[in-house]
Amino acid sequence: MRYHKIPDETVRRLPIYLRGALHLSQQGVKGVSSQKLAGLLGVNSWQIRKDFSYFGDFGTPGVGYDTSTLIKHINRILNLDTVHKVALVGAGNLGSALLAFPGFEIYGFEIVAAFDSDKRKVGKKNSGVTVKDISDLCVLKDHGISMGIIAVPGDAAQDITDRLVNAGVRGILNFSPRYVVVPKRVKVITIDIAMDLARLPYYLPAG
Amino acid sequence: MRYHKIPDETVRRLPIYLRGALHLSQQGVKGVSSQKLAGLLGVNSWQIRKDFSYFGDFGTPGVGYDTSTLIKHINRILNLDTVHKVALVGAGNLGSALLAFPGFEIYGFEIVAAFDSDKRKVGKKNSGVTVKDISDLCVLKDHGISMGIIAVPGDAAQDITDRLVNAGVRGILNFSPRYVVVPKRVKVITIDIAMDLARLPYYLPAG
DNA sequence: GTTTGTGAATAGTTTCACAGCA
DNA sequence: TGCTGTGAAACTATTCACAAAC
Repeated sequence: MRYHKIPDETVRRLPIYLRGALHLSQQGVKGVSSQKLAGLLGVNSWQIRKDFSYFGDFGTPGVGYDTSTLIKHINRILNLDTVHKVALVGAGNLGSALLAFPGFEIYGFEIVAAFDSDKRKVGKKNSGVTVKDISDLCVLKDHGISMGIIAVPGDAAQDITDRLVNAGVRGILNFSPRYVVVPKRVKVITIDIAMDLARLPYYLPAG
Repeated sequence: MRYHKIPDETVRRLPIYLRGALHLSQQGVKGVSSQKLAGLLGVNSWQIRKDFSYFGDFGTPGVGYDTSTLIKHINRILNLDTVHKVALVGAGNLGSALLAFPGFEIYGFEIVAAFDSDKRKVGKKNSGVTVKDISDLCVLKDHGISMGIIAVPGDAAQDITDRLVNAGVRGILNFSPRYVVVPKRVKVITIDIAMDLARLPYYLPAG
């Protein structure tokens, strides 16, 4: 079923499947059924098959999926088959943790630049990246950086967003607790850590 | 429309509305319309009204919503009207950033205990919290701690989850890139930072 | 005139069940 | 026999449009 609009929810799940396939591949597992993959990732097997069906035939009936083929396909669909250079803004506690974060690598992300407005942080090395002043953000264009991570306090978020957009960034991962306005061509994904914790008590039985 | 099952998506959005109401309240704004709130938060006004309608009448036609009433109502619905004590497991880069994170406070969360398996970290103070050995996790019950945050590498995630569940925790915020198995009574919310970044390139126009 | 609250219409997503292939 | 791929059905959520309330 190749000629369909891809549901957003399917796109959201593809990185999960990729993570599972990479995990299995690292362990030397060559093939996997939708059922096995589902068990590993905590989703349903028919959901996996349905999601894959939007893109064509990934697997072999009676056998399952080849892990390396799966990785190749999902990487291509998600545009992850080239290394993506990322700029980080905000070298505070969260920003430093993100610079040291080992999880970006498997998807081909590399944080190649870091910025902060605090003069005391500027010039210092942080996980191998030298922190630059925020006014140097405009140089991003010349370095092939198309994505930015915002790890600044809420009050600064819109200003930093504008600077990133002006610097040519087309995708933003926003860790600040604010809605930020961008032109339609720019995609923002917001992770509001406290907000996710905030809905947890709703699900706890009385207490 | 009081006698309806609440959509999960509505529950997911309630903390957003709460954040907006708190923001306005701090600025001394007493009343707000669904339209104004929507503009502030980047959602639709009818979505807000629809979401609120599941819980009863929050506002006044022709006038709007009273910010402090809104805060009170949402806090009660989300079970946020008491302080929640939280245990953090994993005092590495991410764990330390979470201990120092200022955003939990507005929702009434307090990280009162931290644990790590690394003997070099145990005993040290980290943002005012003394890191304890992981084997001391079982004391949680006696301290009224009902929620846990997992900030450990993937390989350790299931073990830590089991320990938290055994210690009586009923809600878990999981930052590890793994699906973890829990009894049905326990709710897990997973934030996989790299995964969220991983779907960003999909939305970037060719390049 | 303004804004809420909500039934009804639309859109989107998940689940099922099974034909077809290895 | 075992597993994929997918239409169709069931379910869930979003959007609209407007009556009722202030």
